[in-house]
Formats: sequence, C-alpha cells, structure tokens
Amino acid sequence: MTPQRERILGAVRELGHATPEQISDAVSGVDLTTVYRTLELLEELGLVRHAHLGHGAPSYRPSEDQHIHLVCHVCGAVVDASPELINSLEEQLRSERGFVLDRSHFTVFGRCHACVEQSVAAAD
Amino acid sequence: MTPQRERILGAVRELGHATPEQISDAVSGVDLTTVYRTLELLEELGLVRHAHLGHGAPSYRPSEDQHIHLVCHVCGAVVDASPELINSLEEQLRSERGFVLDRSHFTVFGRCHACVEQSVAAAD
DNA sequence: ATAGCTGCAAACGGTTTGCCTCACA
DNA sequence: TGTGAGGCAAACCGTTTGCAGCTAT
Repeated sequence: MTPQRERILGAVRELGHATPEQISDAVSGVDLTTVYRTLELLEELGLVRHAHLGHGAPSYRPSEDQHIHLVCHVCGAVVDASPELINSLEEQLRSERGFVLDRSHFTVFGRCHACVEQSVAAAD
Repeated sequence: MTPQRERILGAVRELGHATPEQISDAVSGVDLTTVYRTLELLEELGLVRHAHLGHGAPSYRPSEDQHIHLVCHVCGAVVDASPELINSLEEQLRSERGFVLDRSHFTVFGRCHACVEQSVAAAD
C-alpha cells in the first residue's frame, strides 16, 4: 500500500459514490492514470466496487455499501435501495439457470416517483 | 422515412442485438453519424430499444423483443431471459417507491453457469 | 425558398497504453 | 540491481457537434 493507494481508497470511502474523475479531484497531485490503475487493483482485492449509474463514467464505492441502485432516466436521480428486493430474482436465476447474480453491480433504470407524477400531470 | 432510415431499422431487426458500429457495417454507405442520429429517432418513436450489455457500446434491438438480459462478467456471454422474472421486483418498486422500472433497459450482471462451474473446479 | 436529412471532419469524454523515471526491497 | 509504482503524453474507442451540400417539398 503506497501513499497514493491509501489516499485513493480513503477518497472512495469518503465520497461514497464517485467517478474516477471525482476521485482524482479529491486526491490532488495524484495522476488520473494512477486512479484508474488503483481502482482496478482495489476492486480485485475486494475493497471497492463499481456500478454503472447512467451513460457516463462508472461510480465507485466501498464494498461495505451493500445496497442496489435505482436510477431515473428522466432526472438522473440515483436512489439506494435494499438489496433484499432482489432476493427472489437471485434465487430464481440460480436455481433455474445456474446464473449467479452480482448484487454489487445491480442497477435498475426507470422513472422515479417525482418524474412519473410530473408526466401524469403534463398529460392533462 | 428516408432510405437510410429504412435500412437502419431493417438492420436492427435483422441483427437482433447490435451496436451502432455493427449496424453501420451492415448498412454500408451510410455514415456512422447518421446511424447514431437515426437510432435516437427510432428510439423516440418506440421502434427500437437499447440496453447496456457490458462496458462497451450499447446494444440496440427491435422493441418487439421483450426479454431481459443476463450478462456474464467472466466470459461476456449474453443470455436472454423471460421478462416475467422481474414481475415482483417491478411491483414492489412501484408500490413501495413509486418507481416505474424500465424493463427494456434491464440487465443483470453476474456469472453464468459455465463460468461458475469452472471457478469451482479451479478451486480444487 | 425552405426545412430537414446526410456526410464529412473535428471535437469530445472517458479510458488505456507506452515509456521513462523513481523508490525501494 | 531489478521489480514494480507513478507520472506524463499520446493513442484509443464511442459519441456528439458544426457546418456545408443536397433533396424534396
């Protein structure tokens, strides 16, 4: 563990959900390349996880955060949800298909409550 | 509907799961830019849908294809699955959160049967 | 004439690569 | 003294933008 690696891991823990760019900003003086290489390493070590929360850069977080993500297509809001919501899906995929679902990478896209309300109102 | 647009829609229907690049290859003479612009248009019209099946380019398909996708992190295999698998998840998110899930954009990542077997075997 | 579609080239964001230097076992 | 980590610059992939020319009203 080099100083750079410690700082990058620290930044991921502090920021919660962060893109490589945001992490790089948080650890000034460390090159963006090093951020990428270190995130890859930390992920192999099981210390961080990433998920794709939209069309842009992936979002990294400490692996202790176990929640799954709901992302609104319309406003872009990201909401955390309980991983238990997918227990039965997980079980079905495993028993019927032998497919082992990766919870940490699980993202559901759709429209959030506020944006659904708004489109209903607009239809009047 | 211009000739280019007809050909692009035709290619999506023929290819099933295709990236913009693959579609572009299939309709030679049509610029890649036009492919992007047309896919956006066709998606607004509800004729095609896209989903993200890995780290690269998105995959477009005709909107008649209703299945959801299982993607293996290890070997990259993409398997179609029944949309009914997520009925209860969909219902829970709507009733508990007011969140309306977008099935067409739904992808589950994990490890497929073959890759799970292999890693179990390797552990011996 | 006008609006809209197309193609080309350039810019763009995010990521990876090659290479050279440095620190440290 | 050799292995690996970091920095820098350039290449890279996928995508978007600006602009000019064409086509069909």
